[in-house]
Amino acid sequence: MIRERGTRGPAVGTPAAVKLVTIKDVAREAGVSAMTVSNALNGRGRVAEATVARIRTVVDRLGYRPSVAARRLRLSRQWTIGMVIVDEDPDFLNDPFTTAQVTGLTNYLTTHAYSLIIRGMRPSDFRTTRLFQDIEADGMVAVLSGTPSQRQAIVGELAKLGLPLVLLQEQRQPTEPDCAIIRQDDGDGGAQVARHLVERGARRIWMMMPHREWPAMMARKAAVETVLAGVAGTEFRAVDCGDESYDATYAVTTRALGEGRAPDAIIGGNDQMAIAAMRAAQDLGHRIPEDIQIAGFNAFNVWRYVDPVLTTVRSAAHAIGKQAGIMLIDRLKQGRFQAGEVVLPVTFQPGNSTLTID
Amino acid sequence: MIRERGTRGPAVGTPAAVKLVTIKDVAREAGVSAMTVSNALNGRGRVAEATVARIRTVVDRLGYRPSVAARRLRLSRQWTIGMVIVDEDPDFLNDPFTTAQVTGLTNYLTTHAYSLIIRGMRPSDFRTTRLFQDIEADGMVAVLSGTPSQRQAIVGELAKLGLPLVLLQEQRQPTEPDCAIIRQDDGDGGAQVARHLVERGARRIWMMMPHREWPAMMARKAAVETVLAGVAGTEFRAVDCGDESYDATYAVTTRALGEGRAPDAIIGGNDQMAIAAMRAAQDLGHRIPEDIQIAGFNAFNVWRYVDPVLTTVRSAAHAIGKQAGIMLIDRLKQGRFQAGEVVLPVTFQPGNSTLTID
DNA sequence: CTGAAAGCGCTTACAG
DNA sequence: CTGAAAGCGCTTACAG
Repeated sequence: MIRERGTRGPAVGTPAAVKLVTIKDVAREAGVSAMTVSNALNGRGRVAEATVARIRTVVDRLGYRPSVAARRLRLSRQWTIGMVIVDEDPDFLNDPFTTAQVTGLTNYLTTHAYSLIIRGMRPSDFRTTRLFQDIEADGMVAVLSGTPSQRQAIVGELAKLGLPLVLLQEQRQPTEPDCAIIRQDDGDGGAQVARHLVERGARRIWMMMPHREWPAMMARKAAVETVLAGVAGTEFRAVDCGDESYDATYAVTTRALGEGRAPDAIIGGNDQMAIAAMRAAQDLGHRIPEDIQIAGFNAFNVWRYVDPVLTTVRSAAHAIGKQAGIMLIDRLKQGRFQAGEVVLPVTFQPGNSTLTID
Repeated sequence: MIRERGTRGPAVGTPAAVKLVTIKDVAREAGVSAMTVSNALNGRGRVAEATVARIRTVVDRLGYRPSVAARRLRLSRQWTIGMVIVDEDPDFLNDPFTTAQVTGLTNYLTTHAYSLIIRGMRPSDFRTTRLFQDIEADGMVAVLSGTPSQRQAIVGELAKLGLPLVLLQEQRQPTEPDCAIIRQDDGDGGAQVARHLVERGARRIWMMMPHREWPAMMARKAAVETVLAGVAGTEFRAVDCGDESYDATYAVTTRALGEGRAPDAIIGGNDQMAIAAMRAAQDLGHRIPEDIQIAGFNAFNVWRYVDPVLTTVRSAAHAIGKQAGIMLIDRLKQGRFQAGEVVLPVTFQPGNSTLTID
């Protein structure tokens, strides 16, 4: 039986309707049964070489493509991973860290015949579980944000799906069963930045922080503080920059610099905050790096556009996404995660916003 | 019958397996048949108020969620849109214009209970049709790139799917049936930039262009040339910047400025090229905007990080993505596209990289 | 090496 | 207002 494929409803007005070729059509043409076609195509069972060849010929001639929908129903496997990105910004892909993670994940999945379905949601939407319940997937990946209780609520909702779950850039080991986390070594990044600045003579160091400190931010700050605690005469100050936007950080930095003695160095919680602080300092007449050294975190495109080029830490965002794909597909095969936590390295990347030593 | 949902294969090692509740379970508990449950839940047919209420109670108690896979097979509708992004960069989301389009599309689709499946591919992959053939969707959206023949080949492969197709940022009316295009008014953007510069006294104008000019680029350039052609004493030069990267553009600009008299203004084919040109000019001692005015296109994050803040044209990328969702879902309902081409407006956004007039 | 039968979970005419 | 039957396209034991 030949019918149309697709959703054109009544074929009215649909010019080039593609015919749906099913496994039965192939079977008939090849003079075998449907299950032999299935076995031949999936390499299961023992099918004679000649039969396989004949079937392949028919498949090509008819342009047969197995119905993913039928297979999904039969096998109750989706070959699909769902990715939930929790972000206050409805333009949730407007963040290079996120997009690098998404690209790393989707590229890996595509190579392994899996699809990715992405869903953005706000932290406050956690009650609307339907936002991801209709993503019929084999496993989930989540990037969280929001208050600790909002994050916890979302993890709880995700866990209810009963699917393997991978959390990105979380710091603590998950308590949920069938859940793993992948993160980059933000602590190491923070430590390298701190040591770099100390070696270049910085003693009074500020760190521009978002009001709401998410795990990666806290790891960076903690590492900086630890390094400074081991060096005599250092002084650390965490500066609350509100919503961590460019404008807020610029304003807070301007105010802070106007209040008293300027620091030797300013660390931005991320590149954007570092750049905002740099521009604020420059606009007040401070020379970078002679008067104030500046460093950031993440090393996305932007860092090179500023003058001087920013000292920063190259993130592992793409690798994090890929690793999520690796672990999820492996988990699906093995029946359980082989590791509860994977930490990926970051790369320190010196620029001209900190002093040179030779 | 109660079974597990999902792909856990042998349930070995799977702690909290979620039970699969089917429409039959709900029917049994509610004391009706499966089709009455179906009718009640989908608001089809005439079901008694009381029956509907009873069914809803059971649905909630059992936590029943209809199987999307079964529904897809039965209805041969996927409630899924596929998006193919053709890009030389494997990190294909590493472009704010693209991500804004993706976000606009996925947000709209989610609101309308559709899922989006994204696939990145290189222009040279057009032969590997399997890259998107397994997407099983109701409609496709594509962002092209590559040589004209590569673009044409990809459109051809996409058309073979027999699905409604929306092309983003293409300039010419599609010849394929069941295909529409959505683009922003790059011509208007180019014209506004050109008029702005001319009003500010610029006569010798360069435009930094990628070696391979894609449709939007050509539209911008053509519009600039048209405006300049109408003003006496103007002089236009398109400068080939190779692969249009920051480094290439910087190098080409440096060389060009060293060869002879500098222009009054430089237009970047996009913001990145504009910024590279600006930095090159500044590094050669030219003052911006006093000696050379600079303008770009797209107005993504980056434009504000540079000093002086870039004059540019705010793009409609998010709106383009959303419009693709609107048109595709409408097409699916109506049986055909209501418009073959939709052009979205752009917004001129003056910065400090061009002169002020008061 | 190959096939008949059953069933994945849903919905659509069609009766009653 | 409600239900029995058929079927979407595939694959899995199980026979032969």
